[in-house]
Formats: sequence, C-alpha cells, structure tokens
Amino acid sequence: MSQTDLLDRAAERLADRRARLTPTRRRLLQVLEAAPGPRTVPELQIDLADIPVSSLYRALTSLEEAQVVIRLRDSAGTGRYELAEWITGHHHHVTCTVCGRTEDVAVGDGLETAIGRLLSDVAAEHRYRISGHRIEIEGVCSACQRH
Amino acid sequence: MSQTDLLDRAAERLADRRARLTPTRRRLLQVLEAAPGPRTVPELQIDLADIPVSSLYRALTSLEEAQVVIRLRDSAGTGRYELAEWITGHHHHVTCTVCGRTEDVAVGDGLETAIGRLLSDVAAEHRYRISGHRIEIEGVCSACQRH
DNA sequence: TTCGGTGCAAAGGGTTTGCATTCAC
DNA sequence: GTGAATGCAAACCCTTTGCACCGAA
Repeated sequence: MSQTDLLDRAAERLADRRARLTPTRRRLLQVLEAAPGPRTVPELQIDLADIPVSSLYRALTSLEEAQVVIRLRDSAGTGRYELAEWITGHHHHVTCTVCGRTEDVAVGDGLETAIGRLLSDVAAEHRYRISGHRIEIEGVCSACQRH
Repeated sequence: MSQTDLLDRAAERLADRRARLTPTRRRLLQVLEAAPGPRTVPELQIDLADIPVSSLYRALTSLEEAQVVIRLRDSAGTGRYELAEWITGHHHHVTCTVCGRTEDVAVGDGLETAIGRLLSDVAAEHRYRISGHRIEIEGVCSACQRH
C-alpha cells in the first residue's frame, strides 16, 4: 500500500468516527510506517520530539479507536504501537528472550486452523464468547544465538 | 503435585541460588497454588495484606529467578504471576475483557502437539531457537454475558 | 459557533530502589 | 559474622486526565 493510500484510508476511518487526520496524526503514521517494528511512545518521541507526550498518547488512542493502529505490550509491560493488520497484513510476533526484539511472523493456514479449533474448544468448555487471541512465540533470535 | 512436594522442590531450586524458602515466599507460593489463574501484585496483596508491596515484588523476583514462578503481562501491561509450568503443567489462558479475570485453559495433547509443531516451523523460518509459546485468549465469561 | 485537537501540568498506578535493620546459617 | 531478606519511604517510568486555548467544519 502506498503512503498516499495509507493516509487516505486512515483519513476515511477517522472520519467515520468524526475525527480528522491532523498533522500530528499524519506524522505519527509516517513514522510508524517507516519503523522496523512496533514502537513505544518514548521511542516515537525521538522522531517526534516537538510533540508533547500527552498529544502522542491521545493521537495514538484516536488512531487505535479508528483501527488504524494497534497497541501491543512488550515483555516490560510497555505499550508498543504498529499499523493495523489491514495495512500490514495478518501476522503474529516472535520475541527474542535475550535482546527483547519483536519480529513479525506470517503464519500458515494449518496453524490458523488449529488455533481456530482451540478457540472453539475453549469457548465451549469455559462458556466464553471469544473476541480475540494473541500468540506469543518465545525464543532466541539468530543474532543472539551467536553470543 | 502435593503442596509439600511443591514447597520442597521450590526450596531446592531456591537453594541452588543460595536463596531460602522464607515465610513470605512460602505464603506466596501457597496463595499462587490456590489461585485459579495468574495474579497481579495488587491482587496478591488482598490475601497477603500484612506483607509490604516491595517485599512481594522482591520475593516474586527471587522465585522467578529460581524458576518457581513466571511473570506474564496482561492486556493492561500489568505483571501477572503464576507457578512455573513444571508445577502446573503446560496450559494457556483465557481472560474476560469485562471483569478482567484470567483462567487457566487445558489443551488436548493432540491439538497442543499440532500447535507446537506449527509454531516451531514458523520460528525455524526466522532462525529462532524456540523456548516456548503462549496463547492468550480474550472474550467475555459466562457470568459477564448475563449482564 | 460548535466540537474536536492540542499543550501544559499534575496526578495515577504499577514497579523498583536506597538504606537501615533483622534474621538465618 | 556474613550474606540474605525485610520494611519503609521515596523515586521511577509509562500513562492518563483536567483544564484552558486554538482551530477546522
């Protein structure tokens, strides 16, 4: 997806919620698009030093409500933001237990099917109405294996 | 595993690290063993009201280093502690998005094996040495569905 | 002119830490 | 006696919020 497309579609989703694609939000999306992985707010502040923290959080909250970005949690409990899956494509994450870096992971149909069965089992046995799931794969990345 | 066994083995693991199974740590393990799912420190304080927060955190850190407990993160980024899997057996979690309660979920061997194999494949593609995986399921529990 | 967005400052909540004290081996 | 464990208070860090002001539809 081109950057123009991304911004246009983000503007649409925001408009659905009577919100606007302001300069702050636009710059935020540009930084997130260029980022190699999910970013924390303190990290975003490096690229957006002139924007107050509270504005960053509020902009991210708006973008999350408009489903343009999603918020993850890293192992330290800090929020990490990335573009939503309709932009980046469906994926999960692997996290290195040594360096803490998180990478995107594309999953096969077989795994998705297995997860689907797990979810319906759980829904039945625990009488839950399932709304979502998160898979965390842990290991040591190739770089850290060499050290 | 009986409670005596649990405490004995915990004592061993602590001893390996020149740490002791003190009354605080013993009570902590008893509360965690009785809990239906991973607990936050604020929750633990309810059952262990006479123990200062800092002592709870330090005891939990020691127990985590001795690999007797593990620390998870819930969707709010808050740490949640539970007994290690060599005590409880491998399992996953389902969390109610309304009341916030987390329950342990047992998964059938067949399904677990299938998921484990698929996750390993995924990780291998990324040159990760896998140490584990966790699936966090979100939904609304039966009690909250009625309200 | 109305309502959303921003900036600033203060507060919130979980978590960590410095330091003195107490305790177990 | 020596290192581990505890208690207390303060500090930390990420995050949220109240309030006043600005700006776009």
